[in-house]
Amino acid sequence: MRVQEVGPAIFRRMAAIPRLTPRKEPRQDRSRALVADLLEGTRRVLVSKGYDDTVMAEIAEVTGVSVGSVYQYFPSKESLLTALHVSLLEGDVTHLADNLMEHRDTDLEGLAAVVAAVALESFHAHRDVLHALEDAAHAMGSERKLAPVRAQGVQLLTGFLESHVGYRGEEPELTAHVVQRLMSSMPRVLTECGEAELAHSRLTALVHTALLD
Amino acid sequence: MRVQEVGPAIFRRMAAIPRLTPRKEPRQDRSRALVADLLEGTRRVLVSKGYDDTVMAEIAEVTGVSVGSVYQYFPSKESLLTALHVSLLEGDVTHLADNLMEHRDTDLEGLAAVVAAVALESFHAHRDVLHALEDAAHAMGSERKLAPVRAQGVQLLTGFLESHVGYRGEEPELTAHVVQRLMSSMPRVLTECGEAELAHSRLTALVHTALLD
Amino acid sequence: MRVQEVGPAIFRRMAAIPRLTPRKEPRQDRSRALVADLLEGTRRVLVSKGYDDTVMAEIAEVTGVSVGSVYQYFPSKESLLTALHVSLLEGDVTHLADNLMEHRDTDLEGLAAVVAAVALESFHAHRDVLHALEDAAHAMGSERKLAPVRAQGVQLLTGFLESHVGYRGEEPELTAHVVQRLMSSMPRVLTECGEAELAHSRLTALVHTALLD
Amino acid sequence: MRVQEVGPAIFRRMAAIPRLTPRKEPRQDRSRALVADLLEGTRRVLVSKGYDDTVMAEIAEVTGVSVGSVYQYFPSKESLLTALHVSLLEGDVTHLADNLMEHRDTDLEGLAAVVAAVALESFHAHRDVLHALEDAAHAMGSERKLAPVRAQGVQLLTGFLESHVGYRGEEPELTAHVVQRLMSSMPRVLTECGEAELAHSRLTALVHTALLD
DNA sequence: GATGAATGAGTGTTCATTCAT
DNA sequence: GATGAATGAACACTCATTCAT
Repeated sequence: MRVQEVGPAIFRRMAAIPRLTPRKEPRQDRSRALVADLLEGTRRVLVSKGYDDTVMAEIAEVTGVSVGSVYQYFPSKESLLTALHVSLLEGDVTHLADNLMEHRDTDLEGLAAVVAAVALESFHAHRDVLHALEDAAHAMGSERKLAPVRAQGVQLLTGFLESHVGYRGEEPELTAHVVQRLMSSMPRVLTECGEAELAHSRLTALVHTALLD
Repeated sequence: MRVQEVGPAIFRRMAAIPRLTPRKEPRQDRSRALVADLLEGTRRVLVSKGYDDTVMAEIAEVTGVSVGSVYQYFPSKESLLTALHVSLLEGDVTHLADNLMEHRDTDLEGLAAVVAAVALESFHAHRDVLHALEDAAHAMGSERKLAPVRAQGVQLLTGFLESHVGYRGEEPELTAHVVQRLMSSMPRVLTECGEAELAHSRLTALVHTALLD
Repeated sequence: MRVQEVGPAIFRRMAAIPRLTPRKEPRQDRSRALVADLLEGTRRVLVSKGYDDTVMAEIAEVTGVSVGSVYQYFPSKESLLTALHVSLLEGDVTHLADNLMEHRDTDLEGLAAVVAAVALESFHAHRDVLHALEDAAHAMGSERKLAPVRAQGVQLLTGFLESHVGYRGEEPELTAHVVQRLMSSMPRVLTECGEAELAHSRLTALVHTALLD
Repeated sequence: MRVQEVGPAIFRRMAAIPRLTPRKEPRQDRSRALVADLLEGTRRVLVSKGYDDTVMAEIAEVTGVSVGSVYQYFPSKESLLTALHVSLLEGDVTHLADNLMEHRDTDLEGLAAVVAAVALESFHAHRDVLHALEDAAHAMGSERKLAPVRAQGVQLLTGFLESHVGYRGEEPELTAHVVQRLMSSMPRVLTECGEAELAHSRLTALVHTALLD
């Protein structure tokens, strides 16, 4: 699956968040495309080599440009990796937002099912990259850049819960955090050790439990 | 908290699993101590510097030995990092085993509470190291070495569930995996975003849900 | 102070010397101006950043043109730097020539005073650039291009001395070299460590001594 | 001529000055030798390639060690270049000091002759290196490290003049600066354009003039 | 056994120069 | 003619690993 185009739908729906600032604002189509190609190239290298062996030269090579060009768009390796990470997380948040909107009238249990489904989809879309990217993020201490996107996801959920008729909890934000965490960490075990059906039902149960608090 | 002595109690209780093979079997006390010191030194460096900046020379220095000596006991950086990782995981498994034994007659809900407590304790004991070590593990692709220890934890839980009167599930192994995952990934969010009390009750709820399947 | 227009007055007075050959003979006014702008831009960058950090891209930027355009007029970084250097030295030689002409009838001591004054003026006009340019010249081994201009200055002085009634020396060329060197190297110390008055009188004394041999 | 051993005689005579701090104090003979070899290797590369093309890898190669070893003794390229520079300047200052001591009772003119001789000797000993090193120094902005050594030379001369019976000037420090400058900048022209005899007599004349003020 | 100096392949990054538009 | 995106060789510096002492 291709890395999503930069500048996702969610922007129209939520307050702006601080963006990664690539060296040069990709205004022309050419640039836009190259930035996207670069993210995609990065993804491929990351998946095939793992964080430690992800090397700028190879990213350039698989993307079909020169190292110099990479640095024209991203001032550092870190910024490139982080941009990819942000892009993926944003995609996931958008995906979640879309689905929540669509099921805004479902009861808590239905909601849990939706959330579980979204989580499993996101997981399948990114299985390997995100793993590698998380290493990268810690290793480079670039969490700071990711925090906003994560926070955005939490806000989304928090807001949703607060306005949801079925939700009776007193700490919607904590709940949002917990749900986010369930979404990001359970899919792997569930799909690696069980069938798809099972995975969904079990994850749903966990999310439901979380929503009840 | 100090890294535990190598060769934990759980060995006496469960089948042996393939060990990391340090270059030299530490038979003499001197060696045993040095290996332990090295793991402790590694832990400190890892915590203070993060994976990317963890350097053999510094590990040697804080441990008070020469680089050469490090390589006498661990054939590579990876093996050293992995040994520490294994050691910590083993400690956690042991801890879990001890507690399960002690509460072998509790009902499922009580069990969930115990499991949650153990998870939170383990988390507090290792907060920072494990984070860094997980990066390291991915970055170096050394999951292979860790799998056995993780499997051991799963086996422990699986066996326990199978013989537990309250457990009605049909897939004890999947459940064990899920519980293990809950134990390792939920404590961080829960303690960072809520108070200790809350963290325990919420984690208990999740584990309980997992055990019901 | 602005870099002087290319093609100084001295040309009318002395035999032509081999010139730097910019890729394109600047015939149209537009080009002439651009070349001058480029030299001025180079000067500014050189002064503010120093040789090592003087980068073609920045020169282009501060001049308000594209890198490509720079290369239209100067085939290489070296040629640009050298052109500036030559331009400054030519300016100095012209300045000296003008002043010598004007005081062609002064005695040796008066002459020394004139020379000292010219040297101090030149120094004040170029303090920082010339320093940086000299680094550049060595670092790039482009002395060859500068030699002619320097030689021109020496010739000027030599000729002047030969026809001067007060000069009794036997090696006018060596004297010319020495004087040139005094002019280029003494002002800095003299002005940095003493007052203007003092600087002039001391430099005059040295030049006078040189002229006596 | 070989680069001088580190730790010159002048230390015994003058107050300590801030030294370059190589990463590791060369205590053992092996280290001492290597540091010296490195300086010598640097000198050779610098002379044969010029500043811009002086590359760590080549310095290592001609010295017969690995790049890593270079960095064991000098934390950066700059520090290496500066160490060489300081070493040479110190040598020159020492040389001057020795000669002044020896001729402490000579009259001003004799003194000028001694100073001129020392300057010419130093020049012959270092002709090419120092040129390259001066570029380097500017380009890297490491004048700060050199200032002390230069200051030391000035102090030496200043003190000498103040206690010299023949000296009648009122600004011994300015004079010292001027003399130092004459020593460093005149030899090149004088020897390139005239014979040795002549060079010495002319330089003597200039220095004498300087001493009279 | 222990040491730590030596190694050198490997990395991120820069920048003079070119050339398609 | 002008532009500035693209190129890629080159470089300083790091660090896991070895091995002579």
